[in-house]
Amino acid sequence: MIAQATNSSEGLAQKLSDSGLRATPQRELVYRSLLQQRDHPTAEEVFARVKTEMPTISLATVYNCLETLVQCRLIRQVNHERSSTRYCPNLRPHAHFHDEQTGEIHDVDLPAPFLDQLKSMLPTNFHASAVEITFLGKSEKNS
Amino acid sequence: MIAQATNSSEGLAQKLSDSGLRATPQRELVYRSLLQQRDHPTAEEVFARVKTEMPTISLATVYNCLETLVQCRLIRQVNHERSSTRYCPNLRPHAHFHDEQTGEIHDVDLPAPFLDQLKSMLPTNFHASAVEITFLGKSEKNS
DNA sequence: TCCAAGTTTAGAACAATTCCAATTCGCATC
DNA sequence: GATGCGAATTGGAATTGTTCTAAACTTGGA
Repeated sequence: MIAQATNSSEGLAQKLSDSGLRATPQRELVYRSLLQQRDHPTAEEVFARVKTEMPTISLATVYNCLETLVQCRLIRQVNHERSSTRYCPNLRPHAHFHDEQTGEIHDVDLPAPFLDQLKSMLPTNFHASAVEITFLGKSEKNS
Repeated sequence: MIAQATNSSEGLAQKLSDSGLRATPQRELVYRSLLQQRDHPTAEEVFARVKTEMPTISLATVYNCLETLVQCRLIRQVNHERSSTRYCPNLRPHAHFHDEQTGEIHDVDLPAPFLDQLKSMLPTNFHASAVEITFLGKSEKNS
């Protein structure tokens, strides 16, 4: 766990500087916040969370940091219909399950061969660089 | 062509009245416009198209009509990231291919067994009512 | 013919996000 | 350490796409 957190920070600084960007306290905090509570928060939710630790941070900065992290491929955006963009630090290939009752989003791992199969279904003149899969439905709480 | 248009209109009137709604000239026009040019237009684009035929129609009405048609399951919404919602009269199960260069959206038919296979990949406590699949990439113009 | 409910309309309001211009920060160099 | 410069942050204004509102209009049925 500690090792992982350390790796995360190093990974952050590394990936940022790869893009010629700085590892600022704000960027580190926003990133740590996402890793800590992996529940696909909106920018406003991230803002509320990080403000407890850094009360002077602004919403604009949270938007900036999130965009930067997305561009460095440290996190991903998750959109559904036209509601607020949510953010996800899970970089493995996975789908999202939207619980229509609770509004919660759950990650669903998908086997890589399956994704290849999916891409192979495209007509030959289409070349997909990415596939997004979203399930809608309800999930039972289980013990 | 004429027969098809007639069927469409009848289908429209029928499905609307099933929901206790009226087949107004505005709703018919918006629906016909979508069937005529099946290129996933935004509400603004639909507005521009129908205005040539009914100059007094308002943007709010176009939004209302589109929402009504979605609720009656005569058309579907297509969202991508946070850009404007687009509308699609194709009711068959299909995926969408977003061409990242042109911004165009293409329908991609998917075999039904495949969609079942996809749903069966979910953990047992998830029950999906729908799946959305979106490809991102580029498509070659072919002769 | 008249009424009530459904529908349309223009414009105001709204929410999420981006833009802007003015500080502030942090590293490199002296 | 001081200094300078580009990068980053900030608060507030602006923008975008959409929804809301209240008034006027339309329609089918008593």
